[in-house]
Amino acid sequence: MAWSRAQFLVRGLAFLKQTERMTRFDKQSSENRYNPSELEPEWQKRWEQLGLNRTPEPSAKRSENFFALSMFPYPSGNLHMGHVRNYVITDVIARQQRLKGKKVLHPMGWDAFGLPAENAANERGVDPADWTIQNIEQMRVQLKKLGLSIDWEREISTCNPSFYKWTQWLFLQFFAAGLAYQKEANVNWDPIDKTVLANEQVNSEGRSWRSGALVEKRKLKQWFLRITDFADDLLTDLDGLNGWPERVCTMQANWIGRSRGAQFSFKLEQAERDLNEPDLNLDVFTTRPDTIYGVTYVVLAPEHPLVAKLTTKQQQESVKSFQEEVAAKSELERMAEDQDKNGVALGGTVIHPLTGKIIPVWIADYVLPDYGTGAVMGVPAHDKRDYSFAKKYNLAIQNVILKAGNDANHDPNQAFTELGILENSENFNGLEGEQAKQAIISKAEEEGFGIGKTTYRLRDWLISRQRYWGCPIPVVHCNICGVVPVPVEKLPVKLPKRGEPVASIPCPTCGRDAKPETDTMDTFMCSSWYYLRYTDTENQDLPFAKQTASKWLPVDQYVGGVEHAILHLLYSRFFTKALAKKDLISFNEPFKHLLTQGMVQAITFRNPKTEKYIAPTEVLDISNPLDPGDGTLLDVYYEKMSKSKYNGVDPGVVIDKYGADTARMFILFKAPPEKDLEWDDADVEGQFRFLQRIWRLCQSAKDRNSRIQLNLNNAFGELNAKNKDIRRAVHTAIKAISEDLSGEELQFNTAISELMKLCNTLTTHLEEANENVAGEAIAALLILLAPFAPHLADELWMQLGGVDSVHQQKWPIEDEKALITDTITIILQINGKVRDNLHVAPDIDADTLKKLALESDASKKWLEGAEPKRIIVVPGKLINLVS
RNA sequence: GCCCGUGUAAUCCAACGGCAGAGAUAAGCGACUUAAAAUCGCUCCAGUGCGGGUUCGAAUCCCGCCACGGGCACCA
Repeated sequence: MAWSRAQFLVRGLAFLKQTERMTRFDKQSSENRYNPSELEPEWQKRWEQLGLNRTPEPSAKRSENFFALSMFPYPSGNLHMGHVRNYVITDVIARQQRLKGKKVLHPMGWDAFGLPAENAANERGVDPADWTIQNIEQMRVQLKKLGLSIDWEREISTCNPSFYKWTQWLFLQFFAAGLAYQKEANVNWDPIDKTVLANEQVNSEGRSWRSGALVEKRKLKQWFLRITDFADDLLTDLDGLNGWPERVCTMQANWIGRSRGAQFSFKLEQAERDLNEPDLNLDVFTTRPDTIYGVTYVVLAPEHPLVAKLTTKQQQESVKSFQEEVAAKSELERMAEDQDKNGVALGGTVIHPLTGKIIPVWIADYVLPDYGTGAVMGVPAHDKRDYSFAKKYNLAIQNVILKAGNDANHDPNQAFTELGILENSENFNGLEGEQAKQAIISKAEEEGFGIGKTTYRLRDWLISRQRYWGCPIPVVHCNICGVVPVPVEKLPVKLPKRGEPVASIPCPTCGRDAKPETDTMDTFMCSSWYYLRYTDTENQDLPFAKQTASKWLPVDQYVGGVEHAILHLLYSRFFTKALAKKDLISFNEPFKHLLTQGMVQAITFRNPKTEKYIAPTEVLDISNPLDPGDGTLLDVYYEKMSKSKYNGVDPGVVIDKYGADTARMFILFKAPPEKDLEWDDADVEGQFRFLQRIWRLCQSAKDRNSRIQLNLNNAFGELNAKNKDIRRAVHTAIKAISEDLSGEELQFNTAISELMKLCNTLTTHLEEANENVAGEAIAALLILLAPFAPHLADELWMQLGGVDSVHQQKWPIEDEKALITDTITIILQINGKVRDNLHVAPDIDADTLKKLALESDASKKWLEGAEPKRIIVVPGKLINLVS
């Protein structure tokens, strides 16, 4: 779709002219023109006065309450389109649930701690607290312009001591339960943001999710939460999350990364240990216990603690230099795909637990220190990595698995990695696959050299951050007592003013001066439980009361970006499970239904030579986009809105121009919510035009000779065909929209298209409707519209004399009788091809239909006199004659 | 390499296994107008990424590919 520059200008001018005229006109008669900029603020004020968005007392029956939640924003100070999409989706759901009679909790808050605020504040030389509070003020104003039905009395901010007191309280609960602990570990260090990061916050390229910096490994003592205790629950409970998109569940499952297998112990040969020492074991983890007879060597990570013990004198030099070489490599280099595998023999040996053979021990860069046991049994015949390693260093290769169901053995020039039948495995020969694995694990358990074991890729969650602007970790370091938690009654441990020296405080145990912890918590700690606080924001004694929380939670509908598939959504699930275990809550999954909305994208132009983005306003002809500088033909993409790509659209500008209702309608209509959405100014205008059509329709309804009553319960009596048609259109729309909003898939786009259809029908035919039918039709239209375009719907509701606010009405229920037609159309197929339509009574029986079909001209023509062998009748739909 | 998603008109998107089109955008034509805008009406445009299969009937289900997007990945 290509616009010339001229077209852009013409459109822009046309719009200007129109708005000018509109404003002038509206001063005389605001009733006859749709003027959102005038009417929207008025309605927002009125709803506030009426308290329509306040959270009602929850019902004792959980099913009568509805918790609609958007992922709360980080207060950057600027609302962007992604926010708009997120909150509008949740708002439609909240508004519709209210109309359906539910008690709705629809709150908003601020994920206010974190690096960006601190960085931004540092750049500007202001206090992060001031900066953040100012941003919140600004964004609240912007958000309110969207007409969201948010209960602002429950607003929370994670940087407020009244909130973070409870984050600290929860930390202490975790600490008391042994779920929070300190350990020295190799952690991810972000050199740009100068802090450590959790594994989840480093992408697969080894970069920080926020700063984009390549992370470094550093050995540091840090705070962790024992999320791995819940690894299995977190994985298996994914099966019960039917309201979640499958891909999010898959991503979490991948991340948790469960592997079932076995751990085997290889005894160190006596030569490698002091004879006075007890036996030393080298433990390996494998998912293929069935290949144990194929072990021809064992490999350790270079960092493995037994390396020194297993290194012989002759090998000391080369081992040491290899270790240094590996240590010098970045994580990324070491992990790079298809990397040549390098290693060094230690000289030491271990004993195969089953065959008693002497097995050489190596170290190699392809073995990771922190997965499994940091040691691998080398089975080159049946593992690709082991194979290439064995080939490179001339290690023995022992086949122990035969391809099942086939005499021919596998290609000897590569590892055979599938399950198969065991050979060269003593008593286990002939066993197959899983059975063989089990048999060998049993044997190991009997003889005590091994055990069936499951390992996870998931690591404990590193929560300390070496940053100022975060929730203080409520512990002190005492020279005598060590790490001491701050007692609950001393909470909150307040964040000192920026730049203030950290004063020592008395140790809770011994009373001597102690140093408060200066690291702060990962902001994901705050977001892991904020949704609980919304249910009980005034509680002074607890973060939330169990009873109160259980009236609203788990969240009925959660909406947010898919970028949190692993981060926030996994942490929150972990928190929920940990809190449930402590009996602080009565459920073990936080979010029943999850909608991950797609990105808001807009057109971008990039010069393929310079790789620079060109602003769309600089491009003269979009059908032939050229760089105004060097005339190069530009690449055209749709990409996420961003400043650096010059493709951002400011929601404020759109609202000023067209109103919030148009912005809402456009965003909901343009694409299904979970798909990416391409911003298009022309489509925005299209939505504006649609709202104007509704406006005009209602103006003409108002001007009718016979006064209509907005009422869903009008009495109708016997109606003529026209009136029946109108009622059918109305109730078809009610049914379709109700379904679009209630299924597992929320389909706002098709719901809006139903509204358009209804509007079109009523525009043409409302004149012909009697006043009761017209009253029902308009009432239904406005109530159906209310969740989407709340201001316009309420304005028209009022203009037409509706009772109360449109948002206080009942969601309509379709009248099945109104949907019935006098005749229905049956598709007549001959041999699967559509040949005719039959117009018949809706309750026609199959035999009559068959008779009708056989008598039709079409069947005579296409069957050519042949008797059909088969007749398929789909009631109410079609009949297929097969010859 | 493994896993998930998507692929329909110029564009964005619809179609419980049953007439490929609900809705919109763009384009074109017409009506209204002195004219333009707005408005209203009409028209144009795909056989559903490719190849097989199941079925009376496939965009939809199955198998094998391709393209794009995403997740995991030397994870033992």
